Amino acid sequence: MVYSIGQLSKETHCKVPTIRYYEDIGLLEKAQRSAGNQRRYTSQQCQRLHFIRHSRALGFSLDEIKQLIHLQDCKHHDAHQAHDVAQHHLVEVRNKIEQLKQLEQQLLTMIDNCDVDGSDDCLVLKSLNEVS
Amino acid sequence: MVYSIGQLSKETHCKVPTIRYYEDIGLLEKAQRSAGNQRRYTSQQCQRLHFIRHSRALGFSLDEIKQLIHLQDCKHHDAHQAHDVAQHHLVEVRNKIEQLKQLEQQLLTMIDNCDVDGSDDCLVLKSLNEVS
DNA sequence: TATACAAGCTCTAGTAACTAGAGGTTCAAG
DNA sequence: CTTGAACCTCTAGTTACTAGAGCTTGTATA
Repeated sequence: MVYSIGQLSKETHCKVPTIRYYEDIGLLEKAQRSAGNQRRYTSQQCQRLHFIRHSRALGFSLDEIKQLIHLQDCKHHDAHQAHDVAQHHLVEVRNKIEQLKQLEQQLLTMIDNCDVDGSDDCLVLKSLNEVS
Repeated sequence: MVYSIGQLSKETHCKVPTIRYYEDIGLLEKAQRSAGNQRRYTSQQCQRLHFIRHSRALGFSLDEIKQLIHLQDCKHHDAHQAHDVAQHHLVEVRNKIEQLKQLEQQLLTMIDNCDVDGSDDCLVLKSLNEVS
């Protein structure tokens, strides 16, 4: 099976310019070209792009994905290095959730105070003006 | 009270280049200058920068902050437009939390499966290769 | 008052992860 | 053989800053 960039795009739900971008930054290896200089992809490359998109969807950075790809390609590594990358990412996700929950609380307090007040002035601006 | 950019920076915990950047994009009005062309700030401008930093800490985008500032400066607006901006932002924060929680679950499943397996192969890479 | 040096100035470019557009070429169907 | 969708490269824009080069100003101390 050989794919044009458009076919690969449909197959992986990854936009055409994004595929070219991944090639530019060396995340996807350079594609073979047709006689007329158009990119042609193999099933392996399609599989790799699936891997990348799936990882992105899980919030891994392109840098982390580069590491993961390296772990796939290179046999000389501890079995669970990929595990560690994922663990580390999980910690970051959890931190982010905590931060956002605090934010949610602060916003809620701000908005609720204003609702309760009942005056014609909006207290949201006022509370944003207070130094925290 | 008149501040140099460095004093303002300390007062607001906002880095010097960031202050200049805010001026460039029109978020802070252009500062007065000393005879030697250095920026001089008033207490009002200091207050405004506090407002901006507080809003940023709550996750408002610079664009949203521009709106909020406009609401402060312009008398002709409904009392609760700022309220609406905050409400909208709250909804976004909550959506983001939901997304991250789902992510957390998926990562956890991936990592746990690998732990349980007990084999020498890391299943993290395997599961990232599966099309979702 | 001379001097040293911290702090200020402008301008350019880099970060992450793409996206959009211009202007031109190739492929495939009819 | 023609048409038009899909492809090509290259540049620049997005968000919110940050870093660095190369130069100037302000201020504390001798």
